Amino acid sequence: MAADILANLNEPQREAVKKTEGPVLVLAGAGSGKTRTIVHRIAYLIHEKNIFPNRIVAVTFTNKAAGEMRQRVLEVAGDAAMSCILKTYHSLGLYLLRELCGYISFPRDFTIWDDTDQNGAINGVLESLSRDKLNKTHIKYFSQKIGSFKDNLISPEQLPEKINLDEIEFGDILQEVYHLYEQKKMDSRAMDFSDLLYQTVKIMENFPESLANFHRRYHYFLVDEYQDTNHSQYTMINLLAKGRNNLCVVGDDDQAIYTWRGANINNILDFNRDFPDAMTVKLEENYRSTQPVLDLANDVINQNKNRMDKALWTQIRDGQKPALYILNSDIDESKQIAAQIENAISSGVAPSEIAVLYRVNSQSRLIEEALLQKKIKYRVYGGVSFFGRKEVKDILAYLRFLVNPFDEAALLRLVNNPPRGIGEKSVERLVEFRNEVMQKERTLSDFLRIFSLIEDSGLNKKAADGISQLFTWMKDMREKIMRKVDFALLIEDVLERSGLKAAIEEEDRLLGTSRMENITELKNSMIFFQRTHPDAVLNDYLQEISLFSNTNDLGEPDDGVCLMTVHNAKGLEFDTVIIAGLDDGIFPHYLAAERDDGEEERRLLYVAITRARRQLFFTRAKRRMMQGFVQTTNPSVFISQINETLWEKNDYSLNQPGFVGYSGSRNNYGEKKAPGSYLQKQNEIIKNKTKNSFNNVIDLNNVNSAQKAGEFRSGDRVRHPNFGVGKIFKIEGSGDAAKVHIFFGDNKSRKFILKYTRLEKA
DNA sequence: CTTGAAGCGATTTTT
DNA sequence: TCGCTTCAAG
Repeated sequence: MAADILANLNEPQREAVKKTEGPVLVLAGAGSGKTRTIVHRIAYLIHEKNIFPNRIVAVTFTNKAAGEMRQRVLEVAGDAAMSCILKTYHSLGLYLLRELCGYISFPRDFTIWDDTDQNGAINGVLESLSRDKLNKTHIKYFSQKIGSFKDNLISPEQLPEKINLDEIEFGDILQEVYHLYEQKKMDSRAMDFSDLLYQTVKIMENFPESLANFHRRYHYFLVDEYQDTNHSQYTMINLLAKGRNNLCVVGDDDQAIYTWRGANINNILDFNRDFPDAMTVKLEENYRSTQPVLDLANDVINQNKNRMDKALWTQIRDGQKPALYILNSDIDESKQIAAQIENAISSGVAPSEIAVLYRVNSQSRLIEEALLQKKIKYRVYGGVSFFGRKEVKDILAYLRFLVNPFDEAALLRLVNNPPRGIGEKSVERLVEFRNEVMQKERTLSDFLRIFSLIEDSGLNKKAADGISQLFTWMKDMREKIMRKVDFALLIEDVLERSGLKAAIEEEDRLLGTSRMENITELKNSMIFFQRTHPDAVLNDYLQEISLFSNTNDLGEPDDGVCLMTVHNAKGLEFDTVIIAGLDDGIFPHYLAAERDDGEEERRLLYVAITRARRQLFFTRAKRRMMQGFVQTTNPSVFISQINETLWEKNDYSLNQPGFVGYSGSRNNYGEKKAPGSYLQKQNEIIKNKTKNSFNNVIDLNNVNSAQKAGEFRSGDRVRHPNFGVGKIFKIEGSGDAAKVHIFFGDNKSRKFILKYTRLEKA
């Protein structure tokens, strides 16, 4: 067995596999067999070193990568590998956290809040501070900040010492909002996404015996995509692995594409500092792509200054030259893509070996249409996910509430959905009443009495009736689900009694939607789950799917063309890859310019290119629908930066001088300037960049860099000729084009273009 | 107070 | 296109 395991590896790969004890850093270029190395290392540990599979923990970044790895581990190591712990960071966090809950007397069957739930809760907090009706931007602002604090393991109490609050927007209330949000979440018996790492780390730190326990249990750790770990992920893995120091991390600094989410590339650059006795292995031979594909990839990535030196090479010398197709419109572009796919398929490429990669999810729509027209099977990954659909979330809110009646987010979602006469005011009162009860009734059974106390709540008759009716059957049903229950019957029952069924059917009939089909799909997914997990209770299902909130994947086979964002494609490979939308503003994306020095978008392109084994195509559209308008686009800067000899350019826009496709009411061709040119933004930013030093402060995605526009900066109090005195909340862009968001006394924020606004300091 | 209709505006990347 | 906010009517 051992011979087999080592046989198909090259020298550095074999080294990385055989050095099972102590820390190992594998710097692996794209396509250099990094997953292969991890998989074989696991097999080697099991079969050669006789390690119990359940002592081995392997961590990946995405669900898709985890699934793929599990499959390959089973292929190489056999069924013995079944009991390996093979998870994403978040599912590992959840797995450990359920156990750790005992240390803080928190129920282990907590609810997991997604971003929407989190935003709702933060909104509630802001209202309770009577800063009511802050708009969406503000809620997003607070939730981003809180998320980034947690990603950096900063508790509400630590906030003032770690962050200079004077320099941040709303610094005066940030700590309070953070604290109240945490309170509300705990009261709801819920954890948010960040908690799956944050709480796990905090509890392991505060209760060393819990960590020692894990150290006894888990002996070998493998981490994929190490370049994309953020501080909390990094800390979690390091705490766990410090027990025996058997940590093998694999990554590629050229593929770091998550710094926007707090990933810290220094985690991989400083591995040798954290683990001084680490062995470093470099994998530089690429087994995936042909020379022409690799040449183009190298040409792109070599333009980045800030990178470790690497030289990828391949033995697959021959290959097709990559090609760029320039089209007149995004509609033509999608047709061209469909045609390329048709070609590839007829030349023998399997549809599942073809991928269309794009920068933003919204690009998928037209491509889908073109593929539908040609009757090409496809599958979209990510985007508006199945579990993100309104009707699915609606019904899930009921299920969540049945499991955990403390869950405020679920309550708010379901209470007047479908409409039952409980409007905004009644909800407000209900929540107040609920919080009062919660002060007194700490246990669940006491708390459930809220259902029968509604009459005393001061609600109007209609609302009180609605609520007591609702709660009567829910209380009933809750008793049912405490016992073992058939998921299919349960969801049927909830649909019926909630009135959701009637409401959804009515909507389908009137608007021609097919929401009911999605409900049926949800039901199928629950049935499938119960069949595969016979002992599972409802909350096991709910927790599981909350980590899959970004999938459309409900277990169907992967047999169509893959459509996904470049981010989603990381770690995957395909025979034929088409990269769509090489237009300025799309790729690189105009909103990335504010944060990115230009290199992350380029790394993103590099990741996209290196997904391809044999065929690589790019497309660009001279006009495309953006933000509701058809707009003229400039070529992506990447096009001019790529050496001409490395690809073929086919300008099909010249053959068809007319603008095909757009007709009817939307006719302002080219009238509107493209919303964002990446280049333009970059230049402005470079010009206006103020020098900040971050010596003693953690850089939380630049929380501390107060933005300036002319003489104004965010945080300033200003007087507007029409609206009076307000505070600058946010500044977008700079120079004359800068847009200033000002927050006025009437609790509304308004946006102005600085150039056209007569502002003075107040 | 609640609801439904009409108008509006805004759209990165993900666990 | 779609989801959200705003507005007027019941």
